[in-house]
Amino acid sequence: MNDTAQQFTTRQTAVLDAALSLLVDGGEKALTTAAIAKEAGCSKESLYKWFGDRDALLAAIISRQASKVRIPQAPKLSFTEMALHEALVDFAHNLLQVICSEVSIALNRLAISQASKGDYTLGKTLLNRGRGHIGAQTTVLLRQAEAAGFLKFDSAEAAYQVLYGLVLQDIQLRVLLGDSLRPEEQNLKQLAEVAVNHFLKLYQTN
Amino acid sequence: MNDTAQQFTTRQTAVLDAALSLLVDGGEKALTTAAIAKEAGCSKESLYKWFGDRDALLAAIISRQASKVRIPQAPKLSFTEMALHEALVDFAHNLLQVICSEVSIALNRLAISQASKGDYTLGKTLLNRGRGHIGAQTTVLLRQAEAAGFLKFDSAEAAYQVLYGLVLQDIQLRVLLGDSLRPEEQNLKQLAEVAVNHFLKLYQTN
DNA sequence: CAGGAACCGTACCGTACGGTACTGATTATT
DNA sequence: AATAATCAGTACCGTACGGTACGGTTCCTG
Repeated sequence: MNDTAQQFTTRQTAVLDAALSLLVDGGEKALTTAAIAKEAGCSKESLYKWFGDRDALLAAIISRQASKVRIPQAPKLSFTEMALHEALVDFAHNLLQVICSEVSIALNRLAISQASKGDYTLGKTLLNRGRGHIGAQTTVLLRQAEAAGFLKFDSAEAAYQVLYGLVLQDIQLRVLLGDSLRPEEQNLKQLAEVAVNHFLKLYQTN
Repeated sequence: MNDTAQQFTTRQTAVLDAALSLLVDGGEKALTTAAIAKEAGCSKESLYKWFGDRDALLAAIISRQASKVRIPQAPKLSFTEMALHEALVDFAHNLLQVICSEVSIALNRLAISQASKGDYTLGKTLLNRGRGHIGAQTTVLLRQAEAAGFLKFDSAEAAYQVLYGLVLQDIQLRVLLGDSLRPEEQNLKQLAEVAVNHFLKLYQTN
C-alpha cells in the first residue's frame, strides 16, 4: 500500500479533476478511459503514459481526494468544557457534511465496487487516508479532554468509535445504497448536536 | 418498487442459490450469466426465460435473501428489565453477525455497485426488506419497553437509530471496503454487550 | 405411440471497453 | 532553420459478456 503523497503535474491533476467530475455525476459507468481523455482534453495515450493503466488512475483519484479531508481544527492548548462541546459538534457536523457529499458518496461507491471485484486497494487507501486520518486527529482531541478532566474512558480509540457511531448511525450506508435523507435528517447541524450530547452523556465526568 | 414476496419454483431457487454462492466467493466479477447457468446446471436460455434479464436475476437474488433476515424474537408480553437487556443484546449480536457475514457483505457490495451505475433498485430493496424490516420490529420492542416504564425517549425510531449506530459504529463500512475486523472486535457478543449498555445508559429511566 | 413442451449445450452476434499503434501538428532545443 | 520530443486525434485490436438462435434430448400427455 502506497500511502506517501505523490506529486502530480498540473496536467495530471487536471485529468484527475476531470475524472472525478465524471465519476460524481455519471457514476462508475461514465468513467471510461475515452470519456476521461475527452473531458480532460487529452489523448488516451497520454493517460496511459501518465498513469500506467486504468486501475492506477482510479487509485490516483482516490488517493488525491482522500488526502484532502479537513483536519479537525487544532485543539486549543487550554480549553473549557464549552470549547470541547463546540469542537466535537464541529467535528460531527463536518463529518456528516463530508459523508453526505456527492464526492464522498461517489468515491466510496467506487472503492466498494472494486472490493466486490476482489481488489481492496482502493478501500484500504480510503480507510487509511480518510477515516484513519480524521480519526487519529480526533482521538488526540479526546485524550486532551480526558487529561483536562472533562471526559473519562478506558480507551480513547473506543470512545472515538462510539462517537463515530452516534454521529453517522446508518446514514452513510443508506446514502451509499441510494437512499435519500429523511426531512428531519436534512439538518446536519442538529444531528451533530444530538450525537455529541449523547456522547457527552456517556463519557462526561460530572 | 416491488416489495411483495414472489414465489419461485424449486428450479429457480436453485439458480438463485447458485448465483449467490458464486457472488459470495467470487465477487461481482464472477457473476456472469454463463457462470450462473453452469453452476446451476441449466442453460442460459432458461435463465432468460425464468428471470427476464440479468438485472432482474440480481434483483431476485437480493429480494430473496433480504427477506430471510431473522426477525428479533417475539417480545414477551410482560417482561423484566433483565429480559429487555437480554433481548437488546440478542438483537445487537444478531445484527453484528449478519452484517459481518460473507453473504451480507457480498449483497451490499453488489447493491452499492449497482447504485454507482445509477440503478438504485437493489439498494432500495435491501433497505426496505433488510434494514426496514428488522428496524420496524425492534422499534416495537422499544415501544413496549417504554410502555413498561423501562425506557424513556421522544421517538422510538430515533432511539432505534441510536442503538443501531452504537452497535455498528463503522464496522459495516469497513468490512464493505475490505477491512478486516481488529482482534478486539472479533468478539461480537462483547461488542453487543457494550453497545447495549451504552444505549441503556442513554435511555433508561432509573 | 405420436405430438409437443421443457430444456440442455453450444454456437453465434453485437457491443462496449481497455489498451496500443500511427499520424500529423505544435512546441522546445540546439 | 533543423531536429527532436510531446501530444491530440483517431483508428484499430482483442476480449469479455449480455443476449439470442437452434439442434438435439428427455419427459409428459393424449
